[in-house]
This record gives sequence, C-alpha cells and structure tokens, in this order.
Amino acid sequence: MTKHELDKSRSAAKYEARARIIKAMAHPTRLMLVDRLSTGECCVRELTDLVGADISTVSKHLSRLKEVGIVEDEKRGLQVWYRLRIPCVMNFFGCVESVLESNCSIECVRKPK
Amino acid sequence: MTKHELDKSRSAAKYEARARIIKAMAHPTRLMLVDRLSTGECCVRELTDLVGADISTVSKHLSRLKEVGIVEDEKRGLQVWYRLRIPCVMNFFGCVESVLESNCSIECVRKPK
DNA sequence: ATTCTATTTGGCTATATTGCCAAATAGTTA
DNA sequence: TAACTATTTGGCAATATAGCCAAATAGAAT
Repeated sequence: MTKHELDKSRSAAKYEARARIIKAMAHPTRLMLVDRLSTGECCVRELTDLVGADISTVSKHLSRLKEVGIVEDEKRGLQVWYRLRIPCVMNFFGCVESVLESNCSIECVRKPK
Repeated sequence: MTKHELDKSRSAAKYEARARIIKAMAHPTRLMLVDRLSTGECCVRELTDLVGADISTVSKHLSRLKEVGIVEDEKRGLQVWYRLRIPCVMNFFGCVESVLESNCSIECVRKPK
C-alpha cells in the first residue's frame, strides 16, 4: 500500500466514522428521542409513550444511539435510564433548521420536480 | 383529529423534515463531497476523481444533497458546478468530532460487546 | 448534422433498515 | 420459588439504499 493509498483509506475511514454517527441521528424517531433527552434523562417507558411506537422499536432506536456514543444508559431497579452523552449533539438542530428555512425561499427545493 | 393529535402530527412532520436533511449527510461519500464543497465550488468530474466511484454514483449522491437543499448546481458549458448552499452545514463536523473524541475515552463504546 | 464530452437517468441486484410480534432476560416483590 | 414488571433480543416481511452498467440528454466542437 503506497503512502497515498494509505492516506486515502485513512480519510475514508474517518468519513465512515463520522457517517456512522450522523446516520444514528438520521431518523425522525431518534431525533425525537435525542430532543427529549436534551432536556434531561428519561426511562424507556416514558420515551416509548412520547414516541408512540412499540417498546421494542424504541429500545432498538436507543441502542443505535448508544452504539455510536450519543447516549448512555444506566439501570436503576427495573428501569433503564437514558441520557445524552454529548449535549452539543443539539447543535445539529440549529444547522438543520437553517437548511429548512433556506429551503422555504427556494421554489425548486420546496417543490422538486 | 383532536388538537393534541394535530400537534403530534405537526411535530412528527418537523422531525421527519429534519431527519430527511440529516439523512442526506449520513453517508461517507456524501460527507466527503460536502467537505470538499466547503472549500469552494467544484464540478462533477473533479468530485468523481476525489471520491473514486463511478460518475453515475457520484451524480446520484449529489442529487440527494441537492434534493434537500444542502447544495445547489449550475451548468456552465458542458460542466455542472456544485456548491454548498448552507455553509453552516460544516458545523455538523465539529459536533460529530466531539462524539468521536468522547468515544475514545469510553471503553464500552470503543469495543462494543 | 455528426461527433465528442460531461452528466444524469433507468434498471438491476445486493445489502441495510424499519417495525412489529413473540420469546428471552434481569431485577422485584409476594 | 413463582409471579410480575421493564427492557432487550431474535426473527421476519416490507421497504429503502447503494453502486454498477448501459442508455439517454445537453451542450460544444468539427
């Protein structure tokens, strides 16, 4: 493997690592979970009520967030409590919001052919 | 539909809109494209060389970014030039980076069972 | 008009994701 | 120990995504 190829694979790996994290946020339910957790920790039951899906579905979404390090969990008695590991994750929203706002002013984006 | 149900569907729609945008970023190749475009506009051929995939693949990734309003394109002669519509999209990276850094210090994330 | 160049689109297969149900697990309480 | 509660896991069907090739388009040059 040449130095150039090595550099290339290294940076490819870096983009993959970043993408894995962003992918974990890339679902409406998981965004909702992160949004809720940004206001404080929460147990699975309460998150399930919020989301309105099967508890097994919510549990899987939470594992996905946990897997990439966005949230962490702690068992207390029968319940498992989840919390955000990286509060700055919420910065995503501000940025995403500006894309949305910007889209409103561009016809071709609002109504893609 | 009650007021509560309406609120719920409205906010669900909001999370879906946000997720659509984040999803468009959630791919290593598309992150690479956005990263490159953050340094200035670029034509498809050059982006294709950078990414090292089939040009049709790169073109499809670019349409996806365009579809959600992250990039815009302009045809000049034979070439199509792409540029970032929302420079702040790059804020994603800083945030993602802190998740990655934080993961390095947590064994259970570095080596998930 | 024909050819050439740059890019997009259609079509296809392989792979990944989602969400539900049912079953398994872990901790609690009787 | 048995019954109960909260959560996770396995399995499966439906749907979405990725990437390649070939064909279509659009503009430029001969």
